[in-house]
Formats: sequence, C-alpha cells, structure tokens
Amino acid sequence: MFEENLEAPENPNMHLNYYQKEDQVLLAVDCIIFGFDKENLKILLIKRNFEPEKGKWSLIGGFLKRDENLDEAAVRVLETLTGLNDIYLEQIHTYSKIDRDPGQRTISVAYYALIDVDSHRFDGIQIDAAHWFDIKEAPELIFDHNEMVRKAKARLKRRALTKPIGFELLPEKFTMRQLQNLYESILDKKLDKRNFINKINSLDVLIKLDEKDMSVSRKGAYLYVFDKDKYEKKVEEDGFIFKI
Amino acid sequence: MFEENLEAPENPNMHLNYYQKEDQVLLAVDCIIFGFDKENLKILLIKRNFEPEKGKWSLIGGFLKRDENLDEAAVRVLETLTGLNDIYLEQIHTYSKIDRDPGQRTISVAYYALIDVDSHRFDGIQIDAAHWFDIKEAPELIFDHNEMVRKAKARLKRRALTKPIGFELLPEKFTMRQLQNLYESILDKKLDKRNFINKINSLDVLIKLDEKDMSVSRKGAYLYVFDKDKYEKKVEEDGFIFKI
DNA sequence: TTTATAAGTGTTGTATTTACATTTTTAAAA
DNA sequence: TTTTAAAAATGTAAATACAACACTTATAAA
Repeated sequence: MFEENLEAPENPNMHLNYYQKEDQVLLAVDCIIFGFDKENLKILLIKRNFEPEKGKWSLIGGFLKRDENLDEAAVRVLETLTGLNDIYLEQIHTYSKIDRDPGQRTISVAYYALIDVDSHRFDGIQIDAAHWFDIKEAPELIFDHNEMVRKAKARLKRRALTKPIGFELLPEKFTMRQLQNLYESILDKKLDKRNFINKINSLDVLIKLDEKDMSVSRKGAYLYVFDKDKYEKKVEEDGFIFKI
Repeated sequence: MFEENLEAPENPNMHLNYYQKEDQVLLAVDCIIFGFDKENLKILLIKRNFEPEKGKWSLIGGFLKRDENLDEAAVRVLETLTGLNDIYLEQIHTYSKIDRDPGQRTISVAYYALIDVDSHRFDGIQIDAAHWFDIKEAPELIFDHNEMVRKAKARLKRRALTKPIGFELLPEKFTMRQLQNLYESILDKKLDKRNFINKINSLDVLIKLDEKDMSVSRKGAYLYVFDKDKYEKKVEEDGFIFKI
C-alpha cells in the first residue's frame, strides 16, 4: 500500500521495522478551546480558509508530526494559532469514522483547552478568521466537530466538579460572583448563591484579599485568589478531593 | 517522507488528497480485557510470540486497517484472539510517546473490554499463550501497557459507580453476594453487606427469581437478573442515574 | 438430630445537601 | 447633604443520604 523510506533519519529505530505491512494513517489533533470572560463560557472557532469545507466554521487543528507526541502537537497547534502557550490541555477522545474527513482518511484526537479570555487578549488572534462564540450560540461545525464539542462540554462539566480546573478560566484575582458565573456556565444551571459560597469556603483553598473589584457594584466585591500550594498540599497529605 | 499510492482503491476519496505533505503513522488498538469469575476481577494477557519484546506479557492488540474505524478494529482484535464478539468495549485514551514501541513509531488507542469469564469459556482461548491473571497478581507488561491498565482500572471504577456496566462481567443470573464481590473487586475495598443490598434494591432494576444458587451455601442464595428494559425506561423517562 | 455456614434482614446516628430573606455598603443622583 | 439604587454579604433549619452495626434463618452434611 505504502512505500516507506526505511532510512528516514528522524526515527533511529527504523531498522527494527517489524510492522511494515500495516496500513498507515494521518493523525490529526483538534482543539476545543473554551474561554470565559467573567460572564459566559465561550468557544474559539475558525473559519476554514482551505479545502475541503472552506469557509465553514471549524475547530482549530493540525497534524501530528513525526517528532512529537500528541500532547506536544496539541500545544503546538494552540500556540501557532493563538500565540498562547502554558495553557491547560486535556485529551478527550479519538475519532475515526472512515469518511469523517472527505479530504483523506484521517483519524483525529480531540483535546480541550481552557483559557481566560481577558488575561490573554492575544491581539486580534493570529488568524483573523478566528472568533469567540458564546457556548450557547456557536454555529454548526464541519465534519464530526459538533460531536467533539458535545463530548468536551460533558468532560469539562465532570472535571470541574472534582478538580480545580475552573481557575484556568479565570484571571488570577476574581470575585465569588465570577466564580459562580463560571460554574453556572459550565454546569448549565443556576446555583444558590449562599450554598455556593458556603461550599467554596468549606473547601478552604481560596485566599480572600483586602482588595475589592468596584467595577460592577456600588458596594464592591472582594477579590480572591486560588491557593494552589495549599490545594496541592491538602491533596498530598490527606487525599483531599476538590468537590463542588 | 512517505510516498503515497494515490490510486489506492480502498479509499474512493483519494483524489481529494489535500493533506499529502503530512506525516503518516501506524495506529494500533490495545485491549485491556477485564473478566470476573464470581470471585475476583481478572485481566487477560498474552505472552508475545513475536518481536520486539517476544516472550514478555502484553495486552492484546492489533493495527487499525484502512477499511474500519477504531471501534471496529477493537472488536476485530478481540474476536480474532478470543473468538468472542458482542462484548462491551469502551475507548479510554490514546498513547503517543515517541519511543513507546521500539519497533516503529506507533500510536496506540487503548480500549477496555468486560467479559464474564465463566459464561464465555472460549475453549482454551485461540492463542494458547493467553492467560487470565487475578488483577492483583498481574505481571509487568511491555511498553506503556502498565500505564494503560492503570488508567483502565480507574475508568472502570468510575463507570461502575454510575452505569450498570457491572452486569457485563456477570452471568445472566447472579447472587447478591457475587454482585457485591464484583463491586468490591472493582472499587478495591470492602463494602457493608446490608448497606450494599439496600442500595441495590433501592435502584429497583433487578428481578429476584424464585431460583436459588445452592453451590456455595447450605441455605442457598436467591438469583437475580438485571432488568435492562426497566433500567432504560427509567433513564428515558426521568433521567434516572444508576448510582452505587 | 445436631452442626456448621452463608444468606437474609432494619434501625439509628451522623453528615451532607437544600431551601430560603435580610442587612450592608457605596457610588451616583437628587 | 441626603436619598436611592444595586449588588454583596451573611446563617439556620429541614430534608435527605450515608454509615455503622448484630442477630435470625435456612439447609446440607455429619
């Protein structure tokens, strides 16, 4: 089926070529990039400027290269297209329907990423065709990308309930209201304010600052920061689970 | 890097070859096959009879073919090596470390499978090199297979707490004690007998038969079957969640 | 007839979750 | 300067879920 270049210098073990009769495939990564602007959950999409499906909305993606693993490929794709690195990424699922991409047989590994929209005001984003959509108002996507987003939302919901990943979506300093807005967006339901604050406080991993955010109310709202060291120490020492 | 045969008859869309400069890889599936013998959780492993790592214990696996998706590949691998089909399978994670397989750059998609060891007494298993190990006594595996098993166990634990997948590991008729043994194996902890039975009964998805299993006690233990229709109707009608 | 063994069965205390309303602070407007 | 408007801050009681716990029953085998 394929002729392989057994001398390819990138793979020092190529001489141990035990599997040479097997079919090879193109492996892509696609990133579901979630953002939060202190009000609503967003998703970053691009308008494809190449075939197939040129002009339609799609996830950001790219192909795995010979010299990197999938996590690295996801980081590279994200950095290339948004200029951002040091972003929370997690693999979700691998999609392999035979005709999922009409261009060529392609298997795609989906990742989701979490970004604070405001702190990372990448100037206009590298690609002008990229746009933040409110998660509730995102357009139809190409291929099986809608299914990827559906699964990513479910995963985010599950993770957010048991791991402190929500803080990846917030600025370093945030108000309780913003934290609650975030959880309401992720869980897609209203939460009781007092119960939410009591729950968060009982976890005992936030530091309340003396500083207030005066931008939204007369009274002002105290700012908090996530105490990552304290959280990690608690996990380490007594198997603490961050549970909303 | 690779020369592609653009006329390959297997892919009718090959003429739309938009991505031809990209690297291709071998995609494998590896199956973590869990079994249960009414007492303990088991894992099915094979002694590799080919290089590399010939003679060492490994998961059962194979390569994705051009005309199938990953789920189909996993079913095929499972059926080829055990003779079993119609088995519960779930994709877990995709592994891509560059040198994970010294034979050649290979990316592997891990699946786990659930089998009732006794009901599927495949005669000696297709491959004589295959063996059921108690999950607590399994040997070291090749490559990153240990990591795959670790993740599969975690996934199984999580799933078993919220979905009725445990019944995939039991014969059609089972006793409460066997069900409890199963959950104790999966969760790796002892459960209180009365609390467990009360919990299961409150879920109201088992049918208690008039029949008893007399093989283990003088008194005999009532047999139960999982009422799948009832479960599905409950899920459908009021979003019921099977929660242990 | 006795014995040995697993099966079967409920209650009570504890912890967690949910429901719910008033007061406080302060900038802006009057 | 006083008033007003709007979000922030705060605690308790009821309901539910979870955890701990021990004796009686049925039956085959001795």
